[in-house]
Amino acid sequence: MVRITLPDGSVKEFSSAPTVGEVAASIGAGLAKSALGGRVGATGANLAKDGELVDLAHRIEGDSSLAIVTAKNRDGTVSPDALYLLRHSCAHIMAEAIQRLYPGVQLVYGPPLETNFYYDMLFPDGKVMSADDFEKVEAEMAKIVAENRPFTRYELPIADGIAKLEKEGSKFKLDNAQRAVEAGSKSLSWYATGEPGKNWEDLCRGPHVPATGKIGAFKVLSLASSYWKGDEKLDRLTRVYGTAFATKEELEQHVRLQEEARRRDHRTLGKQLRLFHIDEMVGQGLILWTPKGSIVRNELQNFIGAELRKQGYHQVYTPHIGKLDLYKTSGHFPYYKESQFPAIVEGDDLTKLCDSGCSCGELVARIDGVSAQFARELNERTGREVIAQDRVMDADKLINGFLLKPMNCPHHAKIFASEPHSYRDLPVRLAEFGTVYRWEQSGELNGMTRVRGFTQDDAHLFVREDQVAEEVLGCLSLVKIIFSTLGMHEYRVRVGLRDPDGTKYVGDPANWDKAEQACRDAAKTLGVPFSEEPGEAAFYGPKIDFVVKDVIGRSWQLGTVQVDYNLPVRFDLSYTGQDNKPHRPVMIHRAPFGSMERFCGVLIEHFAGAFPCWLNPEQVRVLPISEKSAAYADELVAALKARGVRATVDHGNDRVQAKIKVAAEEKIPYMAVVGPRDAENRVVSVRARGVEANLGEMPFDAFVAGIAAEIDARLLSGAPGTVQAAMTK
RNA sequence: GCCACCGUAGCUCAGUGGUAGAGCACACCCUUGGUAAGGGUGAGGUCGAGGGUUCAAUCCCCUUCGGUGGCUCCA
Repeated sequence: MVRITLPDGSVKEFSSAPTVGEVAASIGAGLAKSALGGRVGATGANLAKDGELVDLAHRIEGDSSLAIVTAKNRDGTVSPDALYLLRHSCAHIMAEAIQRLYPGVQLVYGPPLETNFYYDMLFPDGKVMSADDFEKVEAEMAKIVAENRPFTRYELPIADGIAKLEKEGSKFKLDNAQRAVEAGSKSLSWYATGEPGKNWEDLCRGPHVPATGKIGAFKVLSLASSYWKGDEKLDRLTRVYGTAFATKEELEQHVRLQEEARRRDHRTLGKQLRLFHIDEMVGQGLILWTPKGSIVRNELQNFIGAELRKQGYHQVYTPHIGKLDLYKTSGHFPYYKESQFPAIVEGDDLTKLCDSGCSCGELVARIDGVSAQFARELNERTGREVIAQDRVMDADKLINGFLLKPMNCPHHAKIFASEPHSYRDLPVRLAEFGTVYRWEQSGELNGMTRVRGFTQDDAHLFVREDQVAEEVLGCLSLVKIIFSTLGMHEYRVRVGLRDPDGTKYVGDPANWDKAEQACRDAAKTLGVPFSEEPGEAAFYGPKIDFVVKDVIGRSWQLGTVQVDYNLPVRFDLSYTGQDNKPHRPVMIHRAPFGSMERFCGVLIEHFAGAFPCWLNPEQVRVLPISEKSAAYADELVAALKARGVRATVDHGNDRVQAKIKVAAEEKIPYMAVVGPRDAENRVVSVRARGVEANLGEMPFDAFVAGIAAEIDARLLSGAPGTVQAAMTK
């Protein structure tokens, strides 16, 4: 007797172990037809969620819970499990189609993803696939779907399975199998698309939909390249992306959403709205902020600057370069050389060296090198060999130079060190919109979100051990103010902690415990879910990161708060304690936006270019009906400007309809249409962005005051208190 | 950095082995029009750059720069 518990709590009894499909059939013919798979779990388990996703043909050997997976859940929502099954199965179908069209193609790995799937494959020498072939592949796939062949699972003992794969000669599949064995698999499973031994098959853990005909809609999307196991020394593979849905409508909607996402892409909007420019001649990854983009950035800086003053920060400025010794002390040079612009070395030094026949290798060594005294002092101070002996050389051989700063902390540390501090003075909070330069790989550059020169809204807090928790909390509250003012709620928080058995960390373990707890506690105050990630801490301290997704689903780290026990030692920072003895401060690095560039890029997508009034480059556009109302329009703009509102008037020769269209395209939050009637009654006719209708008339002075108030309060568009809200009540 | 694809007017994009086109934007003229495009005229391009093949290259080939999508990488 096998007892199956269904999601509604009812129990079905079977005399012998039923398959998922048989259970479905026992419930109803309709369900049997639409069933794609099931989730099984032990009796009492939280059904559906915790169970294991299995084939329809899976036999349930003992008492168990079972949720039948169909394309749509009972509440009409699309089932992620169903999409997983569909996409995994479709990956097989695509692989079969491609192997038919391109004999000799070797398969590697083909998993389903959140919105699509891919299959990595190795094309034989000289053969390639191009986007032009997608139609051909789709046609071949359509045939396989039309044949409605069943996905048939069979298993082999490990030894037999490995022997089979060895005979077939695919090192990729053999490797997959070996890894499955290492991970604890007791046998190896194959899925034939049809009949084993007769039809196409693939080594696969499953599960799959019952038959190819269940794939309602699919599309081959794109090609990319990848490396086997992500290692560029191994085989270069072709990755073919596709997606599948239960119905054509869902696929079409997905395609529409993708198009919408592309329209929201900050690179597209940035060009359309003239927010920033990247110029070939200036360089890759170097952002030119246009007048409009600069307004957005400047407003953000003013906003955060005001918050910083409230929290007791001091504004500082530091130069864009520093001597190599500074970064040799901080440890950034030469260890992070790969991601730094090359050192700036004086021309005379280089000429002399070249004349003396100095090799490139030697040149590099002399730039990287330090004096014996430098090495001894730093190694003693840190208690570790942070400077290896092979970097030590005679002082007269060293070449000094400068580095474009990759971070601001060394400069700030030197400001702190420039005067003595009492324990009473701490915390010292130094803030700077500091521009840093990093040599990112060219393939990694992306609009404003990954660049080579960027400005961090950086600050370094020099605090006593007992102040770490409170200051971390203060940093987080700043982040919270920023995110809530901007209506950004879709972010993830990562708390990076020590690896439990790691030895690479500097600082006292007891202090680490306290700092980690401080980070956890602070993260809790944000009221959003956060993940603790052991091993993700920097070697110098725990950290809290904020991660958001862009419109095409890529994750970007924005703000960060990091506790640092390392730099204070390296720079020998100290303060005088109550005991009149020197004590080591702790540094907290924090950048709530992360970088102005990345943050603005993400913000453009967050608002789809429709910034709230306070941030928008242009806040009000006045549209005179005709030249007859030009003077009244000018008067309105002058009144708005007097209140600090960014307003312009469209004196163009167009009809008001055309002016509205242009202003709407520029995503200006408010339009004030003025004609003879308005002038006579001292009113303006108001339109708000995103609202089709004319909102009606508002007295001249009330409009000016209302807009100014909305801006001062930094309200989100349409929020209570805005002019728009007042007029749509 | 690696692989694939792409690069034509300010923007979005057509097109061709015989040195180029549209729409929008821009300028000028007509129009003075009450809520998402009035009409006309005109200006604007070494077809990313360099080299090669060819009688002839924007088009074919090579190199290079830049972009996009992935991979790898982000102290």
